[in-house]
Amino acid sequence: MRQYELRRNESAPAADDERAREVLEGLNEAQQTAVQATEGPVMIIAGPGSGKTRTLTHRIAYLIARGKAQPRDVMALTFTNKAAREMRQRVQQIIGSGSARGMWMGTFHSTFARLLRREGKHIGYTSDFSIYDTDDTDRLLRNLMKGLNIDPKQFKVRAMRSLISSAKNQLVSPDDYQRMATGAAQERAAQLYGPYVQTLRRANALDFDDLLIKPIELFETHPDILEQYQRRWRYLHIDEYQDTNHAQYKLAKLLAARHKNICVVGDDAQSIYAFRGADIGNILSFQRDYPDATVVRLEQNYRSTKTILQLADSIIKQNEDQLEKELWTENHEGEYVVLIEALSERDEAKKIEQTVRDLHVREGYSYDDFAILYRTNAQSRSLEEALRRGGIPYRVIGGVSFYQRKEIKDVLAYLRLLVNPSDQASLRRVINYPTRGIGAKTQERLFQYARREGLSAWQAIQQIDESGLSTRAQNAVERFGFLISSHAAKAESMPADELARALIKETGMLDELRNENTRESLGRWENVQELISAIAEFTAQAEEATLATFLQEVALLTDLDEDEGQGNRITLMTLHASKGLEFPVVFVSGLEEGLFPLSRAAQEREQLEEERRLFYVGATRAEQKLFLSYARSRFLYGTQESAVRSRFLDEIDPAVVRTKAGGPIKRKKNRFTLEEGDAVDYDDVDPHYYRRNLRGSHNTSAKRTRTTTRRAGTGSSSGGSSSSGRRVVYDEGAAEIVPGVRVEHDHFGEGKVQALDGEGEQMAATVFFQSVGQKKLKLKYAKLRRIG
DNA sequence: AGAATGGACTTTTTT
DNA sequence: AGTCCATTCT
Repeated sequence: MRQYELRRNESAPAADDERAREVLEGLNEAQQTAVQATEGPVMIIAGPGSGKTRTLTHRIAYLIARGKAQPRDVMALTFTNKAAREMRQRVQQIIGSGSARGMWMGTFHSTFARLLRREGKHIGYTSDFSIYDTDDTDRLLRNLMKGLNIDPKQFKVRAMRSLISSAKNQLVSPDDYQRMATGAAQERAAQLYGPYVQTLRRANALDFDDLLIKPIELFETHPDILEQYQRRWRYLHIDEYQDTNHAQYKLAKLLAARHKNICVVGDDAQSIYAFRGADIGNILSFQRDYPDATVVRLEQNYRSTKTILQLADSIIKQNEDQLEKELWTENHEGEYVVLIEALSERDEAKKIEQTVRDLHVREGYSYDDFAILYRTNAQSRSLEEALRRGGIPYRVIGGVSFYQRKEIKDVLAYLRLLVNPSDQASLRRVINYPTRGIGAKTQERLFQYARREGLSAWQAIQQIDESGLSTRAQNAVERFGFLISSHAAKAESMPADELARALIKETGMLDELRNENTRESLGRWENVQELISAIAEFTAQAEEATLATFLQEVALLTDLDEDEGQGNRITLMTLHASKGLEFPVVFVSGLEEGLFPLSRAAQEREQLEEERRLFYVGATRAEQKLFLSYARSRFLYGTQESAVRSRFLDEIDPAVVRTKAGGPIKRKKNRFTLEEGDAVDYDDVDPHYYRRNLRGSHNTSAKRTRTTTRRAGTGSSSGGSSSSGRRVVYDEGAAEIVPGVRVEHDHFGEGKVQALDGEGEQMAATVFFQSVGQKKLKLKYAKLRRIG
């Protein structure tokens, strides 16, 4: 491909019509329209697999080829680093490597972090600011809650965080929020919001929301800076526009206000992030904001078979809220979508594993052609077990990513403290790790002293001799202060990776990990080494190769962005993580009521519709084969729950689905009547049934005495009753668990019930197992089956 | 200060 | 069932 060179200072680069024609080649009519609409606002409504990234890429290439823009005039915002990376690569492929230089292409968060590195000083941030992830903010909030006497049992930290986060995204200030907060939870959040913001500010730290909000603040208070960027980015592109939240919407609007060359791409049917503030209204109201917008629909699908598309269409048709779209494809009819029915989640995993193996062996699919999708991360476990047993290589996306691991976060905290000594969260994290004699008491006194004197924690450490702490504590704190400051002093003269290595070495962390000498600790030791090489690599090739930049970028990485893990493996991930990806063979697992859709989401229409869109997203990841699966019972949240198959299975078009055996799937006329084989939860049946059988045993206090007394092996028939007035029945036909009976447990095998105590949910059995001896097990959790 | 034990609680999805 | 937290024990 010909190199397309541009001179930087040329204000009107030469047009290259031949090149522009090339860029349009191979695009369909709708895509060409979108690419050629170079002036004014453009909205591309794109179905799944319609080549929207391709269209966006070609549009950028076209702008440059036609001389409308230089690379540096172009900005493209995506939602994942991966998407940005791919787009950059493709642009380079088309217009020549190197010519994408100067183009701002990245996620919202990383892009505006970069902007704040440059301009943050105008609103009081140095470029060394720390970025706090949810882990950091949760710790911070927990501390604040302790100070304000908010009971973390009553008000969950994550709930507080998410309330504050949505207030921030809506651009509601702490004062305003205080005024508009209603209900106990919101009032607590309002109490926390102000101190939370102050703490971050004092720490020269930003959370994820700040990365979007602070630029807005900057632009609103400094119109000259806004104008500078408005002039610079004459062409603004936003991918996945349906997932923008209010702050992102506002940023886009501010930046596009001058030139109005804003091009957004989205699919309302794939909006699945409302829970984190994404506002589907942003795409629905684009035309109201920009009445002269060119609207293009990309309705041809290049990814999936006709059958898969038909199924997807039957899913999404159930939703009320949607823009009209008619998807079609020239692809083959393809095979039926297959429904896999399983008895338990283990069985489901096994059947999926067998299917994978079968397709691999018999039809020659390679392992990386497969993806298994699920609603919650917890579901990966049974799948992993089955795959491991079957010897199938896999990778899990969305578990604990490299940069989330404790040892890595510890090292990162040290480094953050080096570049940003005000970073209190990091200081708290490492001040006594590894232990160096600065215990909880000393820390408390230190922070108290700081507060009393109006010092930052770091300043307090510098002036520790006036703190009134014991000499021993003072010495320990002083040593810590010296450790940090002596390395900080070397930051200028030493390459970042060497600095990191030296610091880590001196902390003794590595020795501690090595001395522990377990498999895990050695693994952690290796992780730390790997982190150091990552720093070295970064400093060697990044544009802004400072340690601070490294730390900021690392905070915004997700493990979806990590290396594609060389090797041929199948991929396991949540439905959310699968967005934007495609695979020849896809499994959507766990299609059960309460799980998918989640029970909490099934209550409200809007949430249910989001779950349905999630199903739509999952189904449309598949190119050739799609499998849907559910289990009749599932071990979830600690208990074995019986499950009813998802309503989604009753909504889909049965004409394109077959069971594993090849038969048609049966739709239920009425999902609330039980059919043969449906598992029954006894609590859902006639509540009076048990009561009737319990006549005559209403003396509650007497019963309590009986049930709490150990009565090994008496075998009394009243042993299974509890003071709630209900007999507890745990399994169909297996009758009650009473002292004296023999039982079987999944892990411990056979045993004999010695005694029962507790009541209701708390009821526990003392069981003597042949294998492990005596155990006390809560009946609610341990699934005991009566045998013999 | 750190280990050990016992109890409560848990599970949406994520930049 | 596992994890995290708090309290108690050494």
